[in-house]
Amino acid sequence: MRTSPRRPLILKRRKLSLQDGSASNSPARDEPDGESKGVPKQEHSREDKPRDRVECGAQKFPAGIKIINHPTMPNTQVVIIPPDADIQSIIDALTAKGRECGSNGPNKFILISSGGSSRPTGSAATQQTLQSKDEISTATKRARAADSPSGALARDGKLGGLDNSLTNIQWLGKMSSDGLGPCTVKQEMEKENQTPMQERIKTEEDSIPATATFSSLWQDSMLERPPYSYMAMIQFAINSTEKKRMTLKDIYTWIEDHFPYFRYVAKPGWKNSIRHNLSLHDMFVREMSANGKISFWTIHPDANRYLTLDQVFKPLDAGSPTSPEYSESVRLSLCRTLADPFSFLPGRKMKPLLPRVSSYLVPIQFPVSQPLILQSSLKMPQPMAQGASLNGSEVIRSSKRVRIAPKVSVSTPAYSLCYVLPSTEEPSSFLPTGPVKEKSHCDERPPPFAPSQSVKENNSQPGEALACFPAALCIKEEKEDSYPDKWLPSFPPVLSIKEEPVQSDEETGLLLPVPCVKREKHFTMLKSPPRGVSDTVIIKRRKMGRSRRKQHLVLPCSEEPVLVLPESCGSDSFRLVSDLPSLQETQSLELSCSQEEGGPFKTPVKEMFCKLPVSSTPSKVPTATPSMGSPDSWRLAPIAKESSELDFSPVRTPQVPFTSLQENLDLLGFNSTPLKNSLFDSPRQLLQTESNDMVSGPLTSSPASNPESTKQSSPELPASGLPENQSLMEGLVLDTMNNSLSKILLDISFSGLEDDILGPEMSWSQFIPELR
DNA sequence: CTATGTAAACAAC
DNA sequence: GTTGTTTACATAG
Repeated sequence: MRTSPRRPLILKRRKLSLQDGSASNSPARDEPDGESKGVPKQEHSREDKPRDRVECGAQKFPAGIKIINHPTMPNTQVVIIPPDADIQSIIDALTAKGRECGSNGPNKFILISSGGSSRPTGSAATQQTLQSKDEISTATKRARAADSPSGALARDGKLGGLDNSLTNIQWLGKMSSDGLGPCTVKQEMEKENQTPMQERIKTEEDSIPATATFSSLWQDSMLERPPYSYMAMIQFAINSTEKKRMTLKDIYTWIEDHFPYFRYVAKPGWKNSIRHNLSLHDMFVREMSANGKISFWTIHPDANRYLTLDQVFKPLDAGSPTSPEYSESVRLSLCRTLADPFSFLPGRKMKPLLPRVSSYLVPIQFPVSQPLILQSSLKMPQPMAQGASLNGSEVIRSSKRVRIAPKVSVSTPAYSLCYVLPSTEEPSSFLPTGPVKEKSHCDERPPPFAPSQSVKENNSQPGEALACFPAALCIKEEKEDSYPDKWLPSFPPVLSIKEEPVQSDEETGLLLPVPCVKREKHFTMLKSPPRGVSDTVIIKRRKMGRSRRKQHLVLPCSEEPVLVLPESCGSDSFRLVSDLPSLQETQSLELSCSQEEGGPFKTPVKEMFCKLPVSSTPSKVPTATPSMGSPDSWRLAPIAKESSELDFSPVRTPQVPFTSLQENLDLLGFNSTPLKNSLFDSPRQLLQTESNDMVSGPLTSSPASNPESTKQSSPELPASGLPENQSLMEGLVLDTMNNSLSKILLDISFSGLEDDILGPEMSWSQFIPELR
């Protein structure tokens, strides 16, 4: 798998217990080699013509299900299922079918949901599956063909079976081997950092019957250090609370709970590092409780992207699968997985240092992705496409990969997804076929697309992903200079105040409900005009002198990608935003800030905020004025503002990357960019679909997002409303492996998949009228 | 050089 | 001992 980074999502799942029992199940079956062996892979087998296998067809499938032979893949049938269909039952039926057919029968079934709103089918389906490396690998391989972008997002996120639990998976830690059951590891384990975690983990695993492989993987992955920086984890922790504030102790606890590594493996010194990060980064603001007895750590509103693990993994609300959030979360999960499907595998090593957040987060939004997908189907080479609108080079950049928590993949219990994003950060993780390159590109030019954010490295946030924007947009930040002044030209920079150390003083400054205390030496106030949110905040700033922070101060925003492309089309940018909305949910703000972590933000945040015009977030530089290449520049003012609000969350970004530039463009403005027109149809559909699901929900839901920001997006979304049906976001591929039904592959994605599966020129619609 | 991680010294509770 | 702040140093990119 490794080789194929980009693959769309194909999940292969193993059914543990299908009714049938096919028992065999097994684990054994994994196709170890995946490629080699496995199912006939289609990947590239386009040439092969599908063999007929239809014969097996008759099953007792629920009404509305169509089965057709895959046009290009041998032994593969495409099963078109209605949104509401019960996946489980379908799977069962297929499984049975497969058996019936015997070795001669179709090895794989690709499930495609014809309806936009697919509902989660039963969780059941998901439950059963287990992933094995092999499986994954195989899946990936297949998917791989399709470039990541496409595939990746493809999914609506609605995988029926996914539970929150799945999405919730934090990292690997909680997953139970069975895949479904999340076990809260933490609870079980107590804090002892000292205790050998592995043992414990094992114990748990043991309890679970899951396949050994899986469990081992799981274990390993759990033990590994999460790919998030302390800053990112802190943000996740804080943002996981309603009030967006947390005591130090709770932060420790949260991290331990969510990242077993810290509980069991890490040295005690990690807590010191947490404290260090809290103090170091301006984005973390300490507030005192009303009574002044308890100090809470919060994230400066302007800097807060509202990143949470959940975003990545789980639905914000955890709502029902139907909820937008849910879908998004799912999406994100998928994205992550895609990004680095194998990340969780033991083989992979994390870098000693955590990768920049940016890379990790990367959630992708559907809208974007979808388009991508479509495109892919269209055939545009990603790069190519992009190039059209953008420069090729840029395109590449865009492709930055995001990594998401690798674990995620694992976590997604039921399904394992593979998707590949180009992540720059860790090369290891994928191999991008494509454009993967790095951030460097990004750095310089942020793609205009909103969605993608340029990533600077800085940005890296935990979850964030950085997308690279087309060059135009990107701006770099300046270094510290970036003080508010620069940033916000428009805004008065604020004052910097120094303050006494005393907390009380500090408090006054804070906007937060709670009085924040800052001890810092300097405070700055910002106002964020636009947003209420930002209001004035006092940020603490450290002395510039020595503290690292100061250095960072530069601009929080620099990284944020803003969407924008002023040039190209403002409108587009907006659109993007709109498209992205889903991301917004949580991240909207974040985007603006984008950098929360890394970038300048982080630290800068505090200061930065101030500067920032409020525009939402970030701080960034609103002004389009690039005042110099300020990093912010990319953020267009107008857009930025809004956009920021909208959120550029990393998530979106990622998508962009995946998609070819074209897509991006499309996203930005379908209209505007002709390139895609052809694609549009499908993309739109896709978008719509997603939008429906994702967007609406997320937007609204996301607390963080400013209304304003959201609004923009929202409008469009509606516009997008197309028939959902068409979207095929999901596809499930069931691999019956002849006898063994146990394996199931899910393909979610389309774009990529299409290429892989169907071949470059082909699209499902050709074969499946309904899809059209 | 920057971002990040780590360790440690200190101070205030 | 905990919480915070700072410094210093190391490392990766």
